[in-house]
Amino acid sequence: MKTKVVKSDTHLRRRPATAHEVARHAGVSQSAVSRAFTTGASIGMQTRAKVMEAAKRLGYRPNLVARSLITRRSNIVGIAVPVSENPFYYAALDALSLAFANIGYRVLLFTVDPVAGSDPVLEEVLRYRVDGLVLISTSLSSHFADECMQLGLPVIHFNRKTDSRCASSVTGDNLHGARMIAAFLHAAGHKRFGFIAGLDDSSTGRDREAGYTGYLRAQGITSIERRPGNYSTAQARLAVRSLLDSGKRPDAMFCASDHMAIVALDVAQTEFGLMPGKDISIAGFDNIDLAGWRIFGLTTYSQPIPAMVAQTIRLLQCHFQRDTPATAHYVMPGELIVRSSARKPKTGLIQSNGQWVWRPGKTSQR
Amino acid sequence: MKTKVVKSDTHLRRRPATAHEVARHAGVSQSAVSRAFTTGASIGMQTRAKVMEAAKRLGYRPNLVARSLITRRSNIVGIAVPVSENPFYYAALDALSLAFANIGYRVLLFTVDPVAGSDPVLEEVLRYRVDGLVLISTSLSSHFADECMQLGLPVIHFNRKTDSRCASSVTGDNLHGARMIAAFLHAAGHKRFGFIAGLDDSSTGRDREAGYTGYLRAQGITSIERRPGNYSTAQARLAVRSLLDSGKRPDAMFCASDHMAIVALDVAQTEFGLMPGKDISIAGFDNIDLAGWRIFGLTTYSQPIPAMVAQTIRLLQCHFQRDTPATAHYVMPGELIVRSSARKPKTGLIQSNGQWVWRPGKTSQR
DNA sequence: GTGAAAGCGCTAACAC
DNA sequence: GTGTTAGCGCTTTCAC
Repeated sequence: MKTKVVKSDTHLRRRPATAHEVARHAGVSQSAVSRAFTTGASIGMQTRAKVMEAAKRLGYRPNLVARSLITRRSNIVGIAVPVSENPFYYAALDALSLAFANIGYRVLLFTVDPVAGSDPVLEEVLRYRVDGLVLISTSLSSHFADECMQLGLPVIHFNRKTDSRCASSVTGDNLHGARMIAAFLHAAGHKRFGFIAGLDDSSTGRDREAGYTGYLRAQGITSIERRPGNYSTAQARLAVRSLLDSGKRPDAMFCASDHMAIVALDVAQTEFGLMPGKDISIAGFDNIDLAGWRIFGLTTYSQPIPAMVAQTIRLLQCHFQRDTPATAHYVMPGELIVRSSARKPKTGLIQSNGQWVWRPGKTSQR
Repeated sequence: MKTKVVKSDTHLRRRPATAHEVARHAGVSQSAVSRAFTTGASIGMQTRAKVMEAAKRLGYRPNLVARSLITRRSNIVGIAVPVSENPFYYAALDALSLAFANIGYRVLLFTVDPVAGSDPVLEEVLRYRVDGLVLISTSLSSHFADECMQLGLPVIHFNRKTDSRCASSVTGDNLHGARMIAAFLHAAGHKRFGFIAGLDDSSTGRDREAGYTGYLRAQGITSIERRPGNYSTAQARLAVRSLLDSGKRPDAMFCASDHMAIVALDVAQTEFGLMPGKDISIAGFDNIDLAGWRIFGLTTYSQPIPAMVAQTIRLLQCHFQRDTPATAHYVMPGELIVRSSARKPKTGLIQSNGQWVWRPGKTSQR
């Protein structure tokens, strides 16, 4: 390891300038300084100018810590994201973070163990008096949910439902999406079905499983080879191998997330020499970016991240403005995106926004 | 969109309990409460017990905003991450965030436009009085760097060097790594070389290009087909297409990041029917998780994220403890990881930690 | 070991 | 419009 250390010039470390100092230099009162930096405060043009001039000279920056102590609003929201290789979480985090920046909020990030849930870290986060909490795919004990509600702190589950009436949720349509996937594979003529499960204690994983198996059961198909993938690369890999190695190798496989589905694609192709869409059908859920790459061409049910984010923001803003802590549960519809990884049914395929989607009601337009 | 709104029970919203309230309930002074929650403070067993009991009853949580106002330390570091689809940034963010959690720091996340740099958002972040700044692959104007140094605020560039003597940096060995890639491809007998560039104003991108072209030039190879990929999926895709479509299609191609390299793999295979490692050699830089998947099997030079993160943490802690704002520049060595996407030289391949790596000095052990 | 008092940097009444 | 005053919830001398 090459290193180069530079002894820094011993600039006299100035503490950040305070409003008081600015006031002195500008020859005004300290509250004038405060007003100059508050949009919509009543202050004269010239006073403001004097303040701004002095502020610039001193490199003054209002201390938001002090401000939030008195206003009781930090303009910070906490976002929990599970430690995981699943790109969906990062896409969500990115979109949320950008959206929050747009409405003037900062993000306090905390990574949580996906099986432990967010409780352990939450204790710490609450001490920072965040204005809201978004939990991406992580659970929260009802104890904490209650406490947050009592504190008037809005908490929103993103991509996970919650039984608690104290927290809101915004999710994709897991139940319907998984049913659609099942219907799609069934309509394509498949007979032997497999399933790579997510985490058992995640509502998302359970709903996707319930939708899939529920539909198939209604068609008289009850034996579904199931393996636990736990949303992890390594475990999904093992699960897929086990499925493909088993005596009753399925000819259609639904993975509870795109991330696990592309693992399946990798394993099926490179380890078993199977050609997806021909020798075997593989479908996922989420429609992450990678799913659209030609090398994967994953058929999947989409989660509309932009709409989900917009809804999340709306919910929080609503809470911030008036103070009514109403909780709501949103289920955002997606679309079955048809690509090459799964055999296609004869009917129902239509083109929409430059993509092939499946709408079983419609007639085929291929 | 299905919606379900639940009118919440109008629990009387209690403001969070304060130390004062706890003190009253416990029959002690407010400073006793403070001491009870300060590790290492001198306080009697029974006083502490009384405080803790009252605190639990009231659901008291020390207000860290108020604390940091007086201690002038927020225990929060700001982390800048570029808006990009590059998985490397997220891997870095994840590792950093976890490491900071371990030493008791929270992360204030801010997403920045990769070409604009972090300046625009920084102004805002500084108002939160973070204790340190880690900038992942983003630039910072020397103006801000100066200001941060003067404020005694340590800033560390992660995966980017900086000319400023006011900020530290931790990077992989871009120059050497890129030279290794060039040497590897050259040793494998390639004659026509291509390059997919990153961002022109990133030191990382420049070093990787300089290392690659520098080595080849020393071998008498001066004409290298270059296309700008800008670390973006879409642009890399166009760049790769243009390269493969051109009259002088290279038989070896180095992409300035793994992310662009797997785009290249996708395009080469699915659009041009080329088999990587046979019809064409493709190499990347970073060694992201996906690079190791068999479907990609990307030959690449690794960036040791754990070591880089450890170094970053060490640098910051050093700054936090004693107050010497020395800046340092660390270049962490990686390894040329040999997989299937590029033709292999006859010699120099050895196995290490379950992977094939290339060390041109050693004799082959294949 | 414990309490009283001062004050971190700011906002928000309140007078003028 | 502008200055004065009183805190926000906490840590930290300083006496005892």
